[in-house]
Amino acid sequence: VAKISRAQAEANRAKVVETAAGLFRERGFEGVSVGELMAAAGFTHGGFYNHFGSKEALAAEAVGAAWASMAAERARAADFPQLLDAYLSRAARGAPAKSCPAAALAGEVARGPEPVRVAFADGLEAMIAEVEAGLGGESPGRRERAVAVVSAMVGALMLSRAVPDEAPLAAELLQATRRTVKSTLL
Amino acid sequence: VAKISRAQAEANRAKVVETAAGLFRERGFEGVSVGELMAAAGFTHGGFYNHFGSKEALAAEAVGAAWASMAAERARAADFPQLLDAYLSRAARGAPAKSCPAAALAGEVARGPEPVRVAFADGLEAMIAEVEAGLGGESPGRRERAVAVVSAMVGALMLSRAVPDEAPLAAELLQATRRTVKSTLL
DNA sequence: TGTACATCAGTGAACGCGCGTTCACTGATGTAC
DNA sequence: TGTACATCAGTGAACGCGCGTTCACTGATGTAC
Repeated sequence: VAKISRAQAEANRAKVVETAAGLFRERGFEGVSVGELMAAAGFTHGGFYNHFGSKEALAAEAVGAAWASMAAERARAADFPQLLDAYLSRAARGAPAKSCPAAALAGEVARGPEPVRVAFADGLEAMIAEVEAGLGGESPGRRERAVAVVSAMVGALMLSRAVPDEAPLAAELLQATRRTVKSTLL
Repeated sequence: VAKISRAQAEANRAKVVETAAGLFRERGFEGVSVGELMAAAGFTHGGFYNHFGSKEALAAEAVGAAWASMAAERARAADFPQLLDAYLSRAARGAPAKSCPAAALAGEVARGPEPVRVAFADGLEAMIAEVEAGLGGESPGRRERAVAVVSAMVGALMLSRAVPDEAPLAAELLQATRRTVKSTLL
């Protein structure tokens, strides 16, 4: 209940962005209120506007942060097949807050304001570039295959989450996409 | 402002479901209020609960209706490559209200109630079955490829919409996925 | 076939609630001298 | 180095608003006789 050091304020701001990056992926932008978010980050809601101009402005930053944490996660995979297995795993399906922003937020981003879409596109471009680098084969057409592979990865994870947990299709979407990409697009 | 014939009431109810099938795909479930929906269908909001138990209950029906209209659209294509071109077209990207429910709603469905997820999964199964039938090749592995192809189709359309309209990536996602599916998965 | 009455689809005002945002206030931090 | 004052991150009450849902009311439809 007092002024805080500049370093602390900066850290608090970052904490809110990080918290939002997780919560938004888990429940969507509209599924998380400003009050709920600030409470999850350890603050009261009033201070929100000291750091961000609006909830929308935070959303754009949070999308960037979500992509950054996902890029760090990707760096942990030894090669592309291993990345693919982790991306399309049952664990990833059940932990949206810690996995791909595209699979969690693409639908809402499509109807969102421009800054959010720009932040989203930047992260997606980076993911495509990394997948392309991990793909084998000759240079001509490699970018094209990488774009299609990313589409399949994002689509499969998203659809798997939309289907009831116990539906065979939930697991099949992940496995069929993993196997098909490995056997025909590597 | 009076009682209406049973046939008329039935038609009015269907009109609301059809209107919802379009509006929900365009703006998402949360982006359309009950009042707005009823007005778009030509009624006042109060009558909504004569037909539906809740907004959620309507959502499940609307998802079914959206899949049904999309199945009718699919039937118009002569073969699978033609269907693929129509599905991943610029026109489809710009007309979510008239195109694939999966690409428009998967994200929200993933966080939605069970009946909505079940209706979603039913329509998705039908789409996969149709794509499998349209795919060439031997029976072993054909289902698997169909599941991966549907994932890529839905993912590409969704991602294309999430990216800014003028970004090259918006068109590239559609084209790269069209071409890659045709050249390696048919 | 005609009459009397119950039904119920549609209307529009009203409800309680949670949302994003604003604001007066606080007191330790950061700065000027 | 010490003192006086301005700054501003965080607090919590309050705002206006739109939401999903409820309800008393209406009058033509459908039914019983």
